[in-house]
Amino acid sequence: MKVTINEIAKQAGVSKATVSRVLNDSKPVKDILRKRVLKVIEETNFRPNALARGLSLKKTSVIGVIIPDLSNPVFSRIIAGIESYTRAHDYSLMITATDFDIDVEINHIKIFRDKGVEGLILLTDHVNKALYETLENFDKPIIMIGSDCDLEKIPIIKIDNIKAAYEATQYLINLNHKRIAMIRGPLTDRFSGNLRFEGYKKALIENNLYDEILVKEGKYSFEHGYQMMTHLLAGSKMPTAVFCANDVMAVGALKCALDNEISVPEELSIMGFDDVAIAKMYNPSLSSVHQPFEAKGERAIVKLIRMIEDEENGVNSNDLFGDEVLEHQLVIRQSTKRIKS
Amino acid sequence: MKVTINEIAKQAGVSKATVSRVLNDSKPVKDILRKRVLKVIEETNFRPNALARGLSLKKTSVIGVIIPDLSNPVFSRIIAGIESYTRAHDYSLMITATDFDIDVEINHIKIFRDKGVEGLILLTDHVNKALYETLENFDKPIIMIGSDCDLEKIPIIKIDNIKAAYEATQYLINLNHKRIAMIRGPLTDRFSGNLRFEGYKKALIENNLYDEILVKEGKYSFEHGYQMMTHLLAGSKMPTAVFCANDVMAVGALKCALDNEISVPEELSIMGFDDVAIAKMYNPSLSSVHQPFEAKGERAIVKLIRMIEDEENGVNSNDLFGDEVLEHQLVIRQSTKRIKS
DNA sequence: TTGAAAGCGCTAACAT
DNA sequence: ATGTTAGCGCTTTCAA
Repeated sequence: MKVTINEIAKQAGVSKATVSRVLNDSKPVKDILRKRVLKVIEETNFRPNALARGLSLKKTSVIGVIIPDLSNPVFSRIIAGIESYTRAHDYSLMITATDFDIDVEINHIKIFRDKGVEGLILLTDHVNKALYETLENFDKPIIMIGSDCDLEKIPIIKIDNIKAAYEATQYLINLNHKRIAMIRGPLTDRFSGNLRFEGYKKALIENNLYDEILVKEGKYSFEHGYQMMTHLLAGSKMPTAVFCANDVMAVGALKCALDNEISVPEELSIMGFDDVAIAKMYNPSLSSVHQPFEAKGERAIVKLIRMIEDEENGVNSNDLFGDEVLEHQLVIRQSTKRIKS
Repeated sequence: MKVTINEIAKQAGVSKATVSRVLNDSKPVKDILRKRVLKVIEETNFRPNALARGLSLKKTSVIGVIIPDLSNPVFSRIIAGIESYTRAHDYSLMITATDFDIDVEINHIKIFRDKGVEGLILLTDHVNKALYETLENFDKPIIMIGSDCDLEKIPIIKIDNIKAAYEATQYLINLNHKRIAMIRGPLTDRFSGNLRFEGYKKALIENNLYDEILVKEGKYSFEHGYQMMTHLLAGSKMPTAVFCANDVMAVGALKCALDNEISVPEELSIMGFDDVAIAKMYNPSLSSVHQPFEAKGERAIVKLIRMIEDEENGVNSNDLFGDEVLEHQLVIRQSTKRIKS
């Protein structure tokens, strides 16, 4: 059977209170006793039961993360950013994926609370009333990454998608492109999906170049990118540049162009978004908008842990509230090119 | 303050035992009382504290996963496979990454046990004595994915790396290639790294084609693939085909070849391993060895949960021990081609 | 400086 | 069918 603090106490000939004290350095303990206790602990390989400790202390050192999809690097890299900092600070991570199902999300937020997580990091593509309420009733710190939520108490970590898309589009305009298509994300993606489109549209409208016919919508996949590019090629207006809402779509579009013997970037410029690994590896390598995935995760967890510890210490962490906007960056590679005006 | 079972009992005018009974359907409860209890629970949004429950029951419904790197799809897709099944079966996942650091691994296995995980899934690239001991002393079910460990009680989920590499190489041989290079993984990768090389070597030796000079070693990265391909190109013996230990390296090699105006597959065939997303997206698309990442995760968790529940029910699960070898599959795409003999 | 005892929130044996 | 009570393993008053 597992050895408990009682066993240690007995073997060391002290009370379990004393054992607890040496375990946590919470109160002075005479050196002789401490040594004795430590020795028994050593010998028995005793480690305190974290559940019991958590129950007593109301502190589990566990943080919950809710994320749409673990197999997508766009998310898993954020988790990686969260994880390394978490680990370094002696917390553990409980992770659940949701497949973008908001009910799963709500359900697991509750489960996490039941299990005593001390804070929550939430990635979601949309917030409905039920989720809103769940979050409101969650009595521990929460941080959201990527998407918005009108709750004062929830800081958001994000990038400026509108600005980033605007800059990417402007960059294409500066390259003399006049017919700039966009393969945008699904309308159901209420955050990045819409914002990136908005930035694109804004830049084009400012330059009197916007044409709805050049906008295609699809899911964030290689296949959809490919397919939307097919539509674009079959359309009445052939673009000279295509801005895609993410890199995977962009690569789909690129492959489609190549398959149709359209050379990139000579005849067609293609720009992605995210700067995931494939962007620099592709041939031609893909111009994109770099966003700091790992940093997003790390900023979120840094903030969260501070909120947790501030709360423990009874200090207020008002300075932590409010959104945090991380920097994006245009990365120019081989897939985009200046054309003659 | 959080509402507890005592509060519910008081408000419903019953004992907390009764509340516990309706909560768990563990014993018959008169309908009137049950209704009353349920009503109070409903009104108060009461949810039982999982920590307390776990402490009493010795059951947390948490499973621990230890993995080298969360941002690498090769691993995160395995996790995704684990996660969805876990979630569907009302367990939660505690996940830690290790950056291949075996001390981190050992440390977190202990932490997981402290926190009451009921089982462990471990992905590691190598097992040393200390880890071996830690595993041996871990008194809950463990499954390993990918790598071996000579502990009877730990089932392994894997693919047959040797056979897969052998087949891939044999396929290239069948395409009339005589000078087949390999860009292999690091020597420190004692499992897949060595096994894939072994399969390659075996096929070549059987055909009297093996030449050490055509073997390069590198880390599993795009950059290393690129660099090793450079070495190959500068070498005294130009290969007509290159087998790479993973897709990312293969893409590095491919890009290198392309950058050097060597056309693939016309002048050079390239074959990867893993069949990650990039393989089908690349241009030319990459022939590879498909391995079922998600299935690996799922098989592991299915087995683990059965072990956990068998143990709970006191039934023995001997039939679960022993390794499980999942099927790989050659996927032929554009990057490999038959040449004249 | 130490120990005894209460309590964290729950379950389960035991008693009725 | 229900309530009482004793744990689960720990921390922390409270007394000594």
